[in-house]
Amino acid sequence: MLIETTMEMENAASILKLLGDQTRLTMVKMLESHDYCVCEFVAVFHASQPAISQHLRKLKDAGIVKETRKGQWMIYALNPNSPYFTLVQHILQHVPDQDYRIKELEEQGLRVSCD
Amino acid sequence: MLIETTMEMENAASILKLLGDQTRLTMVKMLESHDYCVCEFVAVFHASQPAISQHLRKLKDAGIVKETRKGQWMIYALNPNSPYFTLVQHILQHVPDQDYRIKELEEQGLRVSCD
DNA sequence: AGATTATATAATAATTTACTTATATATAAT
DNA sequence: ATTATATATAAGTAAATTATTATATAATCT
Repeated sequence: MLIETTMEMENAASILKLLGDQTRLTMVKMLESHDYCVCEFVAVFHASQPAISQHLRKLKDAGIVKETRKGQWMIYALNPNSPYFTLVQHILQHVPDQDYRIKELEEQGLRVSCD
Repeated sequence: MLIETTMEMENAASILKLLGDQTRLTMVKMLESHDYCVCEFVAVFHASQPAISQHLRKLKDAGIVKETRKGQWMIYALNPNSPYFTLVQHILQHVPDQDYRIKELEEQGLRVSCD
């Protein structure tokens, strides 16, 4: 309900709000290392598939991630062409590494062969 | 309702969520230049005093800002001792300068003499 | 073609958020 | 002391958010 702020400020705030969610922030941090399909996120977060899909949709709508179909799978990746890419990168510097999650998946044999 | 994230991740996400609000993000950007009292924020944002107070409370609870009483006024400042200070600084680099707001206040004679 | 797998979307419910209005507290001024 | 000013807090409400369940779509496999 706020009027007295610039357009750019609005955009910056909306990016921060998007990343101000544990699930989405973790996803984006994971995508810093490499790409993932939806079902891998579902396995990592023990979350429902629609919940994951909806988070990815928001990230995609904001242009932070991009999607590519690969057979049955949708592969998500960071979008380096986003005007907020460097902001995202700076933020991720302060976020704990999530590579252990993938190792867990692989050890449990839950890593799908979508790549 | 998410389990599978680290504690640090939770903290990082909550800081981003806090800054993911136009009013609070603008406040914090303003505080990068210098300190302000509550009534100046009220004048800048054309918002109600309780609304401003509540935003400042959240920033204070998160340790991002600190307050000092100066007579009748409460002066708010960035807290350089916050463990998230450098994160906040990095984020603010991507946020448009807000110094024009103060100039507006001064020109309109609305700048209170709380400092 | 029919069944299976991966994903998206729609509708809905629960929770959270950010206001509002009303009131309390604390300092300053008369 | 009383009044005024600055700020905080409490209670209530409307809007936004995030999950769930059910269903649709799209590619693959038999």
